[in-house]
Amino acid sequence: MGQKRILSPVSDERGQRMRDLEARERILSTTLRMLGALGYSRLSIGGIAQEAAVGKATIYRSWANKAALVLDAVRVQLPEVPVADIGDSKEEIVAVAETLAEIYGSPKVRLVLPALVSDAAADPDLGRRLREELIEQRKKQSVVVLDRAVERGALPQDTDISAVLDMWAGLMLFRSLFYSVSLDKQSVRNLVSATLASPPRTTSGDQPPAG
Amino acid sequence: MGQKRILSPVSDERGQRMRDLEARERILSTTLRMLGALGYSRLSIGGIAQEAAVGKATIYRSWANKAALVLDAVRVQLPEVPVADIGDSKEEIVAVAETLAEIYGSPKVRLVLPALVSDAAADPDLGRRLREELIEQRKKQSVVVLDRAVERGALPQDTDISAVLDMWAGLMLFRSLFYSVSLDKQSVRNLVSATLASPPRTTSGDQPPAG
Amino acid sequence: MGQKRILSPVSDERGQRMRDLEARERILSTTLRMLGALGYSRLSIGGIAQEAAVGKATIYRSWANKAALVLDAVRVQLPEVPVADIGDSKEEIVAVAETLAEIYGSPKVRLVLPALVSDAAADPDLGRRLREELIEQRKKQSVVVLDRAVERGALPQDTDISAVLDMWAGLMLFRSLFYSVSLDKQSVRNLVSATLASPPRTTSGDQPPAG
Amino acid sequence: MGQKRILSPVSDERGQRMRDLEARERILSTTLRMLGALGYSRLSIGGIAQEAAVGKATIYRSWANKAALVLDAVRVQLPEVPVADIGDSKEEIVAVAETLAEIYGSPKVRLVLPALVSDAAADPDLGRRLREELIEQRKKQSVVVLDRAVERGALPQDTDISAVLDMWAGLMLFRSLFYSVSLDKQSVRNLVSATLASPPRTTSGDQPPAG
DNA sequence: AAGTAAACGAGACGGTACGTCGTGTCTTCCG
DNA sequence: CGGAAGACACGACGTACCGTCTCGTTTACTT
Repeated sequence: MGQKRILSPVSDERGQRMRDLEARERILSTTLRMLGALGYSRLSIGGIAQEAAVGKATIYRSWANKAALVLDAVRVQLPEVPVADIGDSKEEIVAVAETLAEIYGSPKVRLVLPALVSDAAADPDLGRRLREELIEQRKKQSVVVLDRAVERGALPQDTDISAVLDMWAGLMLFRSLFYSVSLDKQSVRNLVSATLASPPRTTSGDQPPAG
Repeated sequence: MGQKRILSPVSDERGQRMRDLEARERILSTTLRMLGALGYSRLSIGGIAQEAAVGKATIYRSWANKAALVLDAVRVQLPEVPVADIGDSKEEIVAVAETLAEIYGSPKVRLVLPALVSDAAADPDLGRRLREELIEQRKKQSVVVLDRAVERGALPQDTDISAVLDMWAGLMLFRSLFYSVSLDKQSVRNLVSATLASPPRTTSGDQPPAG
Repeated sequence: MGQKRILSPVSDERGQRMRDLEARERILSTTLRMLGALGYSRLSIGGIAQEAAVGKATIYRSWANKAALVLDAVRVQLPEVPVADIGDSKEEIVAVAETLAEIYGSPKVRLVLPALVSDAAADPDLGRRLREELIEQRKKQSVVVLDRAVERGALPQDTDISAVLDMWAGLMLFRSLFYSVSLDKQSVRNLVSATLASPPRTTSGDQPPAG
Repeated sequence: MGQKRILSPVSDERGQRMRDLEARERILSTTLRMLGALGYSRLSIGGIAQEAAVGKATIYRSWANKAALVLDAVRVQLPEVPVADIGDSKEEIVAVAETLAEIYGSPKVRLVLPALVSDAAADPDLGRRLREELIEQRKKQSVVVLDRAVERGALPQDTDISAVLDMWAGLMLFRSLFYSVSLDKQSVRNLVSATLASPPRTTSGDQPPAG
């Protein structure tokens, strides 16, 4: 049960033996290819096995179910959030938001994420992995940039950074899921500008305009 | 055999005669009950039929598939967005946002929405119904209140109302899906305050604080 | 839509409704055909289902496993033991023995019986059915003829009729299983003659030659 | 489960490898033990390998398949047919028949023989080994005794010795397979007496009582 | 009131996919 | 360097549902 390997190193000193790394790669790439061709629901473990010239047991040996397999296949395809310090917080944040828009607006995520979230309802481990490996990881990187903005005074001390990021991601995901669009660069810039001007804060009470 | 049916036959939304309204009700309520007990994925048409003491064909006669049935079952349970003019736009908007938080944060939506969105990838009609009957309908009501706020000057003329609403809904849904929480009243109030202070706008370029 | 089903529904031996007798017939005949072509071990439920254009569940609905299905398929093919009184016990018995030789020497039985007996080791119900429906039924018919021979004085009163029949069947089966031959008519006649001359008896102690 | 090797592999002083022999013995004895515990069908090569703390390849190196392994394991357990000349043909033959009854009535044979015969249908080599190493070998020994009886005049010159032996073996096997019993000593004696009094013969035509 | 046609419960039907198991071969790694 | 350990491709197993279909049986509308 549970995932057995996360990374695909050449040799795993104490983990499971995976003789044929080639098989693993073939499975993951076949999964991605068929996912694009068939969508998540018509994707089947048996079909992937056949297409990848692999026994079903070989798939089940490494992944507990279709969701875990697809999660692994998609995860490695996502772009990294840029965290480099370029001196200008506004521009750093815009870059972060553009990457988030790219991620949450990508067809792959649109195709896969709802299915995974749905399956996660009956599979707590999948839910945990989704949250930790997909969501939180990107968020942790984004927080680095926003924290720096707070330090620089580009954002108030009591900015609810988590709310800011979830709000942005939420908007992007919402648009992606229900309208099949991703935020264009201008909209991202407007969104960032508006939020920087007056972000949600952690302290209660009415809030004056940021400044 | 005692007399059972009291209600007279009417047409259902597909325009077909539905002799046994009681059966329809039994199907919908059984669906909701089993949905709570089993989750979406373990829910089956056959199981609902058996539990509701109804033939499978009776279900298929009214709904094309599990998703359509569940959509109907859940739709009627959702609260209405309050659009009444109470004189205070801020309070009206907070009431709207609280209702949205209740909807998107409810366990039922959390359980069902990702599955429906997922299924919609292979069923355009389902996607359309999801958007029109679940999303847009609430949004249309919310827009009424926000439009009134613009008229009153509580929001700038070029406020991107759609972005505001999708951003709020996105945040609520995001939190619900990945963290299984719904926004508490204080957070909603903070969110509304921050957004009113500086909402996203449709015009491009840097934006000064709203005022 | 052309009418297809002519036969009325009946109950199968499991007491379940079997709507489509046509399917049942198709399954049984396909089983026999593939049994001849592949042998028992290479026969598979899935293969039969595919070949018979039938769902696997339809087979499992009526038969617990491959053995039960094959038993049913083969059972109905076996010839009846002739029990008619033709006045001459010797000739009646020879006719019985020839039928037994035909049964136990037939390729179908040779192919199937060891497999069924083997499976019966782990399936008591199959063992019971084998004994009752294949073995005992033929034996009961044969006993009629031998009992008549005892009445007529063609066999001694203390003839161990069961031993006689099992000995004959055993010889035929033994030759069939290990040498793939069935007893020819002359050998059957010789066997019967020898046994009639001095059959095994139920009373203990040394036996003088019959006569 | 956690049983590891106790005995260490060593070479004996003559330079012969002990490891192979030890493994071979462990495989055969494990096979017999698990055969009794699980029956033939639930027995698996993988299971035997694990239980015997042996690689599967080590088994396949010596035996082509499960049937061949089991045949070897069982073969060595069977008692020898007594062929010694004790002066009294009747008693010699009874001893032979008792041994045959012991062999064909033993639980081990009952458990294994049908499975082997069944597998032999698709494996001619197995069929040959079954016939030669199990059946014919015992039969050859038995023939020695019966031939001596013919020489002594205890049986007619034209006695169909093969038929006699197959008939006896057939009866014993038949009773074992379908009724799970072995012939008791008295029945064996009765059977031998009856057959000696009038055995099947190779010459055709009606036969007078032997004498 | 009797006749008729639809909708009904029940569930069998042909299928697809599941996740597990056993086969016989092949590879890795340990002693 | 031989062997245990077990990964591998393959394919059968028996189960769960799917969406369609066919049964008889109500039920409600016609005549």
